[in-house]
Formats: sequence, structure tokens, C-alpha cells
Amino acid sequence: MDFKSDRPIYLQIRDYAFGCILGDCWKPGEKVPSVREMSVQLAVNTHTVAKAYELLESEGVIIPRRGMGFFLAEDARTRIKEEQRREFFANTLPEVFSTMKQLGIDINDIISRWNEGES
Amino acid sequence: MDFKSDRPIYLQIRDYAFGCILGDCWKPGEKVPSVREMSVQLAVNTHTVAKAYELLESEGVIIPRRGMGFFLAEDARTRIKEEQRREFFANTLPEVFSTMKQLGIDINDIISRWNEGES
Amino acid sequence: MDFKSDRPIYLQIRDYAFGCILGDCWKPGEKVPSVREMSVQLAVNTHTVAKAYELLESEGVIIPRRGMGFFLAEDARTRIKEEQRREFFANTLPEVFSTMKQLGIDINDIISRWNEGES
Amino acid sequence: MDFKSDRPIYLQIRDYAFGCILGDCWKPGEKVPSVREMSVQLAVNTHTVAKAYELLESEGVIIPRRGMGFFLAEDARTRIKEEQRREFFANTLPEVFSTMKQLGIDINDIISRWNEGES
DNA sequence: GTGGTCTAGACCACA
DNA sequence: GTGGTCTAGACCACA
Repeated sequence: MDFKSDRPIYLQIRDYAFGCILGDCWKPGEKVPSVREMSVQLAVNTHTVAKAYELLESEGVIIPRRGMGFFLAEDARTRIKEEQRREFFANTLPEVFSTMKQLGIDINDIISRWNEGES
Repeated sequence: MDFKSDRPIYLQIRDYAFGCILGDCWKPGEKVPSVREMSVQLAVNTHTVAKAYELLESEGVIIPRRGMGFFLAEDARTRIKEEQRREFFANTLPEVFSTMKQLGIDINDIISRWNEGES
Repeated sequence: MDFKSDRPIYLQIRDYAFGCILGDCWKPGEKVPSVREMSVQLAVNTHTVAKAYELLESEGVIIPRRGMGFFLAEDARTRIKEEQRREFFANTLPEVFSTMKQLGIDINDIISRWNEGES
Repeated sequence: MDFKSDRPIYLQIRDYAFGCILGDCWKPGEKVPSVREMSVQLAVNTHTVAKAYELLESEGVIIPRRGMGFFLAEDARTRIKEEQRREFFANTLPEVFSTMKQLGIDINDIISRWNEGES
């Protein structure tokens, strides 16, 4: 966790969870670390972890079972990728386009830079 | 101004100012609209405009003259453009490309979205 | 047992027991399944079953005999039915009707939903 | 607020807001009481109000404007009614049906009681 | 003033 | 042990 970052800690925890899921440390259908375990491990308050978990739950990535903790959804990996695509097209890209227009950067500049990276 | 956007209003005002400068509505060395004029024109609170102007002043883009208001710096256009282009190509774009690769987003998706925004 | 439901597992177990009693699978005066048998059968933790049985005991529905397990009370069926019907018609139904009127929900919506559940 | 109730306070606050909206105390498009105002008025912690407001925001009933507070959505009344219908058919009704089946209550009993209430 | 985030500490129902 | 709720108190960016 980067406490100096502008990015709220609860979103950093979500990012961390995404890494665990895509990196296959958290397996579909299995239990994920409890709120308390995570709060100790990451040295943050339980509320902050709880807030991240709430968000992940609302995204359908983890599923709560009363008194038993949270379990990773079977389709968690798919959901994450979809969620990240949504974020990219809804937030990141419009900002980039806005900057490009402001600076008069042509889409062809972008395309050629992309192709450089590909080769 | 987009009150629903995540982008703070004072930064949207700065964006707007950048547009005025790059679009040559605000001429180097000439007076720019007063804080009050802007607040009326954009329908925002005066001290939100004041905050944007403070930032622009600290960036050397506009210069205050006692009792006369703010004037556009002679080198405002160049300064803005150079700095922003540098940042865009050094930081923003690589991050965007990285995300695109991670999510398997094709450059053609980007191009078609750009063209939509143009039409 | 529905682990996704808002209804606590131990109350779902009680519901299940009520079904067994009203459905005549559990006979008055006879032994009911042990906590362990139930926990295996329903795939839940033994102390979750124990909690449900405690509640049933406090309601006078089942009776513990040292070293022998729990036995169904002679008047279990009557007691359950009377109490629950009374509560349903006195409290639950009026609340439901009140909500329906407030939201303009027609009785026919309810009937068709009921028939769906039947088929 | 009923601190003894099983219903969480933040949901009671949401109920209260629903009353204000349906009762036309809160007008569409206008500012609603700030989190702090509500917390004083209802004698609860700001967090608890904030949690209720978060929920209302996620339901599209109120809209946040940075630094200015929350404003009532134009279509708030419609949204609330829809939300309450959803809750009724998703939660309340299934529970009622479950009870009815358990107790062997016929749908015709319900219909006749409804008609009594109507006449 | 306004909401957003975070901490520390507590109590609760549930499993 | 596990999450859910609530309090008290703090600091922050934003308007």
C-alpha cells in the first residue's frame, strides 16, 4: 500500500485483490483472506479493507457467506477484465482524448507510436 | 463545466483557460477575463475561479497586476504546449498502452471511438 | 440450505424442521435426527444445527433427554401451526397489504406469482 | 430513529429520506440536508448518514456535487417506487410465500382477506 | 461548509 | 473467527 499516493487505500486494496485473482493466488470458489487478516497483512484499518471488499462484492467478484467470510466468485477473472475495460472506456479514454484535443495531437501520432511498440 | 465529472471544477476551468490560450481567444500580453466575469460566464463560484487562476499564476501562464487583473504571459502558449506534450508522451500514453495490452484492447477500438467523438 | 439468502442458516434449519413436523416426517413423541446427523445431511456446521435445536427447545417443540437426543413434543404440530397462523394473519399479512396499496400492486400480480411458484 | 429496532439505522435514515421525498419535503433538483445537518438532526454519527446517502446515491435518488452537497434527482420519486417494488418482489413476497406453504395457507384465503380490506 | 477517507475501538449476530 | 454496524474524532480536497 502506498500511503502517499493520491489513490485511496481502499482502491489500492482492490487493485491488490485484482492482482491476486489474475495471478491465481486466489482461486475461484475458495475463501479469500478475511477482512481482519487483510487488515493485519496490509497494516490498514479493518474498515478500509471492509470498504474494498464491499466494492468487490458489489462488482460480483467476491461473495459473502454469513459468519464464514468471503469467497471468490467462479467467474471472478472474467468479471475483473470486463470491469477494467469498462473503466478504461468510461474514464481513462475520454480523459486522454480531451488532452489530445487540447494539445492538437493527431490520432495518427498515437497509431504510429502504438505500432512502434508492437514491432 | 461538467458537475458530474470526477474532474474538479477548478481544473476544468484551467482546462477551459488552456483551450482559450491555445485557441488564441486569449492573446499573449493582453488582459484575461476577471475572476468575476469568468464566474458569471461559467456559472461557478468566484473562489473556484480564483483557485484556478492561482494555479495558472503559479505555472507562470497568467500574471497579476495590482488593481488591473490578470494578463496572459507572452510565452504562455509555448510553455503550456511543450510541458503538456512532454507529459503526455512520457507518462500518460505509455500507461494507456500498457493497460490496453493487459486487457487486449485493439488500437482499432481506439480509432473508431476517436472518430465517433469527431463527428 | 440457501447460503445466499438473507435468512440465517439456523433459522433455515428451523424452517426445515417445521416442514418435517408439519409434513409428518417427524412423529410426535419420537426421536428427531441428532445434531450430528442433521449437520451431515444439511452440510452445515454442527453448532449451527445445535443453535436451531436450542431455539426449537425453547419453543417447546422438541424436548431433550439426557444421552438420548431430542424428541418431538406431543403437541408440536398444533403448537407450531396455531402460533404461526396467528402471527401471519395478525402481523405479516396486514403489513404486506399495506405495502401493496402504497405501491399500487394488484392482487392479481400476487396470484400469478404464486401460480408460477406452484408449477 | 429507533435504536432498538433490528433494522439498521442507516436503512432507517433511507426510509426517512423516502418519506421526505414522497411527502414532497425534499424537492426534485434541490439540495437535500447535508450529511452533517442530518447527523445532528437525527442524533446519529456522520458516518451512518453518509452510508445511507451512499446507498441513496447508488440508487440514483440523490446526486453529489463536489463541495456543494447532495441534490435530489429529478426522477427521485419514480426511482423510489421502482426500488420499493423490486424489494417487495425480490424479498418480501418470497418470504410470505414460503410461510404460506409451510402453514398450508391457500392463496384463496389471501384473496378473500384482500377483498375484505377493499370493500 | 461539503463530502470522502482513514483510524481506533466497540458490540452484535452468525457459523 | 467472520462480517456488519455504529461511534468519536481527525484530516483532506473542493467550492
